[in-house]
Amino acid sequence: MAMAPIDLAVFHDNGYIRKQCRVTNLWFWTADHNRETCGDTSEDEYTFIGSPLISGYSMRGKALKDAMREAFLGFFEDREHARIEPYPILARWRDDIHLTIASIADFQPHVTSGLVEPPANPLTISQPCIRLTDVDAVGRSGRHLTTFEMMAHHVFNRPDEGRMYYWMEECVKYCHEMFTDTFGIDAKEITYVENPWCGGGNAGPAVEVIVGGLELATLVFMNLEEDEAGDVEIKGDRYREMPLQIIDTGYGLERFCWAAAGTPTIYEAIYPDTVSWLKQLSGFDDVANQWPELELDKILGEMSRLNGIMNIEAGVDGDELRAIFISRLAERGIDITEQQFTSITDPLARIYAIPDHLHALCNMLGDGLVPSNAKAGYLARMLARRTLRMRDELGIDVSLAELAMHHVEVNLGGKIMKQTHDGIATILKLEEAKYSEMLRKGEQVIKTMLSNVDKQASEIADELLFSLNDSHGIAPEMAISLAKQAGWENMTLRTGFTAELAERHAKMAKDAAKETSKNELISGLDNLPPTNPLYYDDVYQFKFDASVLYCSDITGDDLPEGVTHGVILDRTCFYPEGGGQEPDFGTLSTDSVHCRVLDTRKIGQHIVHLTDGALNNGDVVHGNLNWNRRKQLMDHHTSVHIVGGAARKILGPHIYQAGANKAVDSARLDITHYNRLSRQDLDAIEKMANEVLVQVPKTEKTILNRKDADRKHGFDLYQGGAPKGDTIRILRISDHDIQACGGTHHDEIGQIGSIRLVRSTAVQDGVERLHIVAGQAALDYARDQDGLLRQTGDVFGVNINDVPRTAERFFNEWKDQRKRIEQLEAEIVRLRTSGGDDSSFTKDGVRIVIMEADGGLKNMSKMLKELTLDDEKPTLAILGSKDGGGKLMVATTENSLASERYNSVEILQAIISHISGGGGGRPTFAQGGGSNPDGLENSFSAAKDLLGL
RNA sequence: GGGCGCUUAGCUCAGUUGGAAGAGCGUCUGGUUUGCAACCAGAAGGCCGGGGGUUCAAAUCCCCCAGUGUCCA
Repeated sequence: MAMAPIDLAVFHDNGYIRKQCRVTNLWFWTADHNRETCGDTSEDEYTFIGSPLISGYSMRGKALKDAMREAFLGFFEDREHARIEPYPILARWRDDIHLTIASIADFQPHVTSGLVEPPANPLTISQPCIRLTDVDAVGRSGRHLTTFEMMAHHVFNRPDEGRMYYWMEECVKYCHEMFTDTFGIDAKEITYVENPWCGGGNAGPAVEVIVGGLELATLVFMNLEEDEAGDVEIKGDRYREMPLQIIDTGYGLERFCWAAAGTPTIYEAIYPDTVSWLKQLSGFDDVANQWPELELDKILGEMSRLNGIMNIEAGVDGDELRAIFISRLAERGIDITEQQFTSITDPLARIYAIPDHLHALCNMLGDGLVPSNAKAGYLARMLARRTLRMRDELGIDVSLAELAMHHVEVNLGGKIMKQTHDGIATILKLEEAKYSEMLRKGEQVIKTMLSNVDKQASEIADELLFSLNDSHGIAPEMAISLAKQAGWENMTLRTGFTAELAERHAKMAKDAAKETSKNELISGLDNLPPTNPLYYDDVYQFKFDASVLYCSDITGDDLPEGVTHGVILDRTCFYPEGGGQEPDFGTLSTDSVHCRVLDTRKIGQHIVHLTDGALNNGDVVHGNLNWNRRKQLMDHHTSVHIVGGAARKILGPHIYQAGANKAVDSARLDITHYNRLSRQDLDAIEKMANEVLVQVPKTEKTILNRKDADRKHGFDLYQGGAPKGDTIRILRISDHDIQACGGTHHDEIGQIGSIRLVRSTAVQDGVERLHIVAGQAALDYARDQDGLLRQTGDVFGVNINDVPRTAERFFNEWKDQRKRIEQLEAEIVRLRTSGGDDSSFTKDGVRIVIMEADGGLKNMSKMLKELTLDDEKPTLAILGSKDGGGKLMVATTENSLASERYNSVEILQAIISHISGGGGGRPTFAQGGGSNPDGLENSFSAAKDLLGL
């Protein structure tokens, strides 16, 4: 069964009829009975450019967005939808995406799966989103944005529980009423296109709402989930109905604004101030005024209409596109030369893209993101670098930080989420410095790469351009421009290269997308009741009695030495590995059996004890934790929370946990920060952490459901990662740190004793790893350090206070003496080579030295230098050594009688056989070695014979 | 998470086919000048990131590790 046609009373009541699109073959509803296309095709031009579809909104920019948003939210509030505050732009409640890409992303995965109740039902929201997939088209297409607000009304129906709020009929009715009544759009301009939606394992009927050729909204009715035995087929996959039926709508706020403004591009509607500021800074008007005969607004308007139907895709070749544009513009009576077209559209595309990129960047940084060379932080760096590149291409001399501060004031009304204005400015200054450094290095790399390429060359080899881009961050266009600056003036970029680069990246990404499935240690536990974790009731309990529910022998690669069985009990004090906290060890015993627990893991709702022996189902066992281990793990885990809180207070609101590990010896906490930490930073954090130990007597542990936890504490709660269930355990250390955490923590943090920050290391750019020791581990650490110092003092024979000074003195003396030894060695060489013994001969004006030396090739080459570098004394030198199997070196004084007459390589090869070796080199300098040092004398004799001595 | 690159003098970087460790800047000494990053002559300064391997011979080729950068997810 395919999806049924969407046939609603609201269509009939408003005079709509159902037709099939001549171009796309999709079915659509229209009030214009002569219409043959659905509205979103290559034949449907925008109708609102220069004549707004929505009237009554004369403001622009932020004011326009605010008014439009308010109109939308107000409409749905009046119709019993609860208004929900937007979620952060960084999707920290999810581990599958970095950024919030749609309003429904706020409620995935647990609300949409039915596990967690939505914050309200039905609800309305305007959710800022970032999508970077079309980043290349931003500025060029007239309508693409990386950052936008998705306005929405969402409904989560549960028909099987009798909770059915509304479905298609009411949804489309609300939508139509809003468009026609609230915004006064002529019904004939609106088409509803049936186009089923599917994605991420779900699907359902959907309607695209096209107004004036522009898709303003999508209404999705998600009521299907993927199932091989399902009875509905969409795009090749089978689906079945699901208990939760969701209305997922998306209305593009910026597109509403554009339709109300009727400006040539969407950017002028939402970022008018920045656009005109950048035009002024870049001197754009001077460019445009060169050709007074060109009507700029008309050209831009026509281009936008063309863009709307031409569907620019990433990687499309620029030259080809330009040719199409120029010919299509000519058809519309606009004559423009290639040069005019380029000089106008290139800078404009950048002027348009910059505010968009700044908007995304400010939102991301505002949410506390730190730029990095990996993961989510890279997305911010990419946007920052694109912005800087476009700024430089426009020749604008304003720092990125200033551009961002201007943007925050003008387009965000001075409001950002978490980060301070100073914080953003600091981060962006660092980003700009790193960008400049990259450019400087890139310039150097290009010069080296091209060093043996002719200055008249016109193309850089493809492989070099790929390498410049992928390894050095220099985009092809930039590489060309840098090459020109460096003296290769004829360089041009081969047509189509950028598209090939994108294609190559796409292929690489595809090849890399291979998933590895891991097999579970134990499966088929569904019928077993979940284990009752006693460690949450009392973290200090270390003895308990329990019944064995399951025991089986297990095998695997990652099991600790000695593990033979997996045991599941009805309840346990053993904490399984999780949240970076290592598992508990201990014993399980009955009257007759005694097993060691060597590891503890969680599989679903069950805690599995990995033991070195078998227990019987139904046995009552006595469990005993290794308490020292548990205490130390708790010391470390609670300390990690305390240190994280201290770091946030001292370094700023962008400090976020990027990973953590709590072992017995030490703990690690990875935090996001834009700079390397100094010892002073670490000392300050350490000091505050220890003050907290004294000041906060007790921690608070609470359990909240997901909905309440989000509302009460916000998303900073999920430092440890995306929460998995509806129930959230919260650890609160006064107002110092509040986090969702499933680990075991002290009730009284004073029991930890002390916390030391040992050092920090860089995990990646923007992520700093803090090495922490606490409790007994802190004492052990201090003792070890003392020991090292004492041992060092003993070696020097001095008091430990004198160790640094003494070490410095010894080091300097060692260096001086090493230098002295070298000088003496050189002196010995000079003495040995100054002649006078029977190793030196003279033949026809050339001195010939044949001599045995000590040491290896290094020492011998020094002697050879002494012998052959003096132009006054043309010399042939043959040195041999019995070192390491025998070595031979032959050299002549360059550009002299000696080098004319003798070939070092030939001599070497004639005599090397006596030490059973081989070698080579240049005619004036040859070296070789062998495996028979005793043959050295024979080599020398052979040399004398050869030379006729 | 995956691909690619880099690590050589205090700093910025060259180093071709594996065969004698280089330049510029800076430092020091001397001269010349005292007018801005001035000029001339000379010198010092190197475990070529660490560890294995191949080879008679490794900065150079191979493997592992560390640090760092970059592109893509």
